[in-house]
Amino acid sequence: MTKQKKHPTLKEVAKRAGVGTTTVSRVINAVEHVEPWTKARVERAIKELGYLPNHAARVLKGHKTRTIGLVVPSIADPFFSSCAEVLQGIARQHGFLLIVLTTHNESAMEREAVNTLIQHRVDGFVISPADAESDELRSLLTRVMVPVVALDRPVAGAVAPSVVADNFVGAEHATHHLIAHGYKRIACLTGEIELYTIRERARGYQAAMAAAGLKAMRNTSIYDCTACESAIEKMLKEPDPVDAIFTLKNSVTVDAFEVLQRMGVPIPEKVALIGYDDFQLAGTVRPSITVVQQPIEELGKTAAELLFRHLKGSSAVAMPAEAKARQQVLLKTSLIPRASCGCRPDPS
Amino acid sequence: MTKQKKHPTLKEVAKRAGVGTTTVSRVINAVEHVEPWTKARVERAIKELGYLPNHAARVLKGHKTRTIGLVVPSIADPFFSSCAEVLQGIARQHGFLLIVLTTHNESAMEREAVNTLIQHRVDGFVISPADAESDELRSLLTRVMVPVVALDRPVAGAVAPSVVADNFVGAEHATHHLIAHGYKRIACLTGEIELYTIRERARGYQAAMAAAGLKAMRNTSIYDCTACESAIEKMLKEPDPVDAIFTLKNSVTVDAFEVLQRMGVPIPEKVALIGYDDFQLAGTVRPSITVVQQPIEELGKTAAELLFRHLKGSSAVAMPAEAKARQQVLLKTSLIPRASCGCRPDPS
DNA sequence: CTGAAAGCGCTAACAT
DNA sequence: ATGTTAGCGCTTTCAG
Repeated sequence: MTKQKKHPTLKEVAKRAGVGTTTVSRVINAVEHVEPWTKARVERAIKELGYLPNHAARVLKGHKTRTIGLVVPSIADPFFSSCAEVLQGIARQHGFLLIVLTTHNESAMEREAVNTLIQHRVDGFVISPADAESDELRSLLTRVMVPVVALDRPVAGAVAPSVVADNFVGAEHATHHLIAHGYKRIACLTGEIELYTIRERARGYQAAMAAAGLKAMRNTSIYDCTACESAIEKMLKEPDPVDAIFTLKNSVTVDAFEVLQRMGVPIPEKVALIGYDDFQLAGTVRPSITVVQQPIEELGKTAAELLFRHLKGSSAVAMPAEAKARQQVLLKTSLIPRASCGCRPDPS
Repeated sequence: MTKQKKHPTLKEVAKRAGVGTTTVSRVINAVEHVEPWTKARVERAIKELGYLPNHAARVLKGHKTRTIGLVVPSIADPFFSSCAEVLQGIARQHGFLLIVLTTHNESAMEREAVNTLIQHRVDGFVISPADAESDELRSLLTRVMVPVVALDRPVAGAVAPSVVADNFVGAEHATHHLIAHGYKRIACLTGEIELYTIRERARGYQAAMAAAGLKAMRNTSIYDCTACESAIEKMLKEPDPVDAIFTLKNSVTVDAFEVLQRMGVPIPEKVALIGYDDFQLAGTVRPSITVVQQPIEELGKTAAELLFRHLKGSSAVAMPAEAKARQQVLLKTSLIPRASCGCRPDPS
């Protein structure tokens, strides 16, 4: 904790070095030529005063803020924190700063976050929209005047390019995998069906079931462990009980696994399990859990690169604006086969 | 992605509303009284133009940036991302923004990060120092002129208040727990011994062993799973083999667990295990793993609150600067007893 | 209750 | 090669 003195200014540096302000400016920006001797004196003055240029003044002069924003539901979520890490790293490589704002999937907070970023005149930002269909967000984003990239969830109406994983195909593939194993009574468990990603996964599940002529059994109200437990108990008591479960999000996968263990239901002999999203120890628990893995790092990296491509290309554009906005990157997921789907037993 | 038009300015709003700039300023800052009618016209103009005040200009006028920084090794690490989430939330409550910078525990990046924050004139920041003893950091921090709070790791020399968990006592307690169970050949496995937290934990382990008259067996070179495996294999082959393992960091705990499983070593019958840091599924794997749990959220919350207390109290200080700087908050950890230490079998 | 005007720290013409 | 000066958009005396 430290005292409150004022920061030294460029003018003070100039006075101390016995030169004009322009000269100092030239030295710190290393752009035009300055007499070596003058330069040395300026640099000494800078060091002595501990001078660091005032960012706000530069911005006010019409410069870029060299700052980007990240608007995500939560930064504690491993998915988004990994993306944030990647984004921060790439931003730093470009000499940019990262401002992080969380929305908890509430549009009010999201709107506030975007407005805040605009006030701060960020040069661009990455956003995981709470609601892909929101008209409000769409109009906000068209008004925003800086490059925006949607991450993990697209924005309807091609307002911004997006980088998302192929949730539909990922879920379809997983479901099909279960079907190929011979399971017929495959239930799908999830919460947060209002989210784009979950909806896509649910659609993928249903498409695969329909294609196989099987009856889809979807429960989208698994908010917590209790809900998960009662849902599973009920499904096992039915005359024609479930023989496989496909969970659409991490927490539900873990809950389902624990419930099954606690009930003494053998996996995959009695009930098989596949989860969406890989997680630490998914391969360590017994049985190990088969999952759909998302290319998390790649999502973040692609979004960051897309953003910076637009940031850099802003002056000399190669691509027409229309094409830019329509840019949709769809990244493949992969199924990690482990023991819980019946692919293979765990080595004991 | 969107076009590059200029942002409307306060002056433009004033012209459109047919008033002076001062009036507009008063309306947006809602500070002095403005004729309701005038106010209405200004507000309409603001809405029509989509005006948002330029943050840089405000800062230049000598205002606070209402921005704080967070400097941590990594934001992908669950520990730090949880802290970041908490900090971001509290910052938002105060109307502050959060800038996140990562250091990967490299002092060069750390120095760069702090300088960047100063340039941006953040009002204060939270930092997890790469090296608690670094003179460079200490002098940087004394020069910094804004409140700083150290998180998870202190800064030597009382340069800034710190909020850290009691790693020493946490580890001592865990070790003692193992000793109380009757284990005698207790090994301690870890990597990153250069970090303050790890060193403290190692010290705690050694203190407990010494107090019990047992021989400390410390291996601090577990960088990866392979190193872990060979270390464990070696320790089991000895004439007087290890009967318990205390791992000082998350990744090593998981590695050790997997190695033990793979080798078919029964836990805790042949070798007991306690890990430092709780993690998802630690209670779900079989056997469930006993761990030392850190009050992560509380660490973040306390650091944030400490920072904002100083931020708010900067004008009318109640506490002498000396007392502030010396402020060291030490948070208790707790041992979560599960099956791997031999406390109790898992329910099957 | 409202407006005119002076800067905040910096950069970029424009001079020299 | 270097200095002078005019603002960038905003807040804030100080008058009216």
